[in-house]
Amino acid sequence: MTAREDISISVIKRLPRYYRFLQSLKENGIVRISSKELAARMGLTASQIRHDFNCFGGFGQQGYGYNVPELHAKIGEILCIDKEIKTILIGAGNLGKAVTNKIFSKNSGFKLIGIFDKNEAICGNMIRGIPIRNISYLENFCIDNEPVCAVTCIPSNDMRDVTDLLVNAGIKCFWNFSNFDIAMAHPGILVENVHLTDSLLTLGYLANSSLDLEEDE
Amino acid sequence: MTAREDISISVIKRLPRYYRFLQSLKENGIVRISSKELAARMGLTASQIRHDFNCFGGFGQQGYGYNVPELHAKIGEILCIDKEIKTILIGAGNLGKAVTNKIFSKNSGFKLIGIFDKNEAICGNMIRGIPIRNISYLENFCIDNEPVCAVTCIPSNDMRDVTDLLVNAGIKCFWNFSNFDIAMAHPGILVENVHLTDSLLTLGYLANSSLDLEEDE
DNA sequence: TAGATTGTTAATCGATTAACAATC
DNA sequence: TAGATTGTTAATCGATTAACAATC
Repeated sequence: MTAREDISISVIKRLPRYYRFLQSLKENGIVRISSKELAARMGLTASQIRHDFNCFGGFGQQGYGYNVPELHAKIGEILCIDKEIKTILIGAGNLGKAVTNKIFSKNSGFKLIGIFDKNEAICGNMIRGIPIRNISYLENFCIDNEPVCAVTCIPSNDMRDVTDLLVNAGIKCFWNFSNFDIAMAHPGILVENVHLTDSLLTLGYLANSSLDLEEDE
Repeated sequence: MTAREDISISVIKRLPRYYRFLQSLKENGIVRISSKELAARMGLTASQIRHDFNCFGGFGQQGYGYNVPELHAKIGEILCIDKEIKTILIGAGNLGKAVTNKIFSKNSGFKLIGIFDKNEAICGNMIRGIPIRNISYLENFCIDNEPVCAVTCIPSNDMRDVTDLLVNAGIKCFWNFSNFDIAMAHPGILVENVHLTDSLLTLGYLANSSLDLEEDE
């Protein structure tokens, strides 16, 4: 496996989508695809697709194209979907529960081993076989079970204390659904943010722009 | 208001984060900030901040910097946070419920007017004062109420029929949580995607890369 | 072999950063 | 006025696209 750090983040962010598309092609029994054909289906350029795939080595065959099941498997391998990174969830509200399903889905690359919430009323409840524990057990749980990744679905106000504790307890990466800026507070820690509010505001801006435009015409 | 279509999407995607930061500065009673100071707090360059703000006009004052409450208000205005785009939610599972809270939050720019689900067992239940309706009422509801935006929190398999119906019924934009490619199926319709699975897979890739690296050292 | 399509380098495009004159 | 900081243009950097030789 060659050095990965020189692959640009924009390429990496496209990998999951390639993976999904190839999966659906595979499920439809399509065995062979050219970059041109795939580009048309995905709304990309053939050039970009070839460029992207080549970051990881020559998966194709001149004059033929790409073998779908093979390429699908390779990208899955690159994404490490078979790994089971030990993961804990902080916050078992609606969002936490929704996110649990994503972590549990086959080949996510992660394995949920613990769920925590500060609301005593729901502690003891089971989500997919895992009990919700009171947040006060979080530190000891980490010492005993050494989770690597934390998924944070709690209000931003609670985030500073929780992330301090988690980083101290050895957590290496976060899937962060709060607006608290973990990367700023803990340089060197890997963070993937999902900012739902930002996404909605962006849509609002674009919607109002395009609706204004329509009226003008 | 000048033409908006020439502002790059990367600038637009940064606006909500600016808005959030300025809000917290404002709440902390900070009245004045320079691009340099804001850059340090946000992990950006001062140059980029000035460049970004200038897309929308001169908000600052030479020798002084930016007035926080004023800038906050301007960006809110640009984002149209006071608009109430009529919005419906399709799919009232955990994700749908979580997302409802985001739409309801003050100044989201959207107003939720209807919730639909195909699961008859939960129809009639209220979420924040709005009843869950059976999906079979969707078409008539759209005719009567003319929603502009749809939030889709349903499985990809159900998406084709639902989006066909919605686009037909006059929906202009989507906040899409499924993996169905609305933009590909309905060219010209505005779509903001939130691909949770893709986000998790990206984190998995990056986590495995950086963990490998650590072992090597 | 001829046709098709990749792998890969070079050209283009766009976004970020640097620099500095304008000015508060 | 002098110091500070913006607004704005030019330079740099990186990502996307185009082109084509290699080759199946």
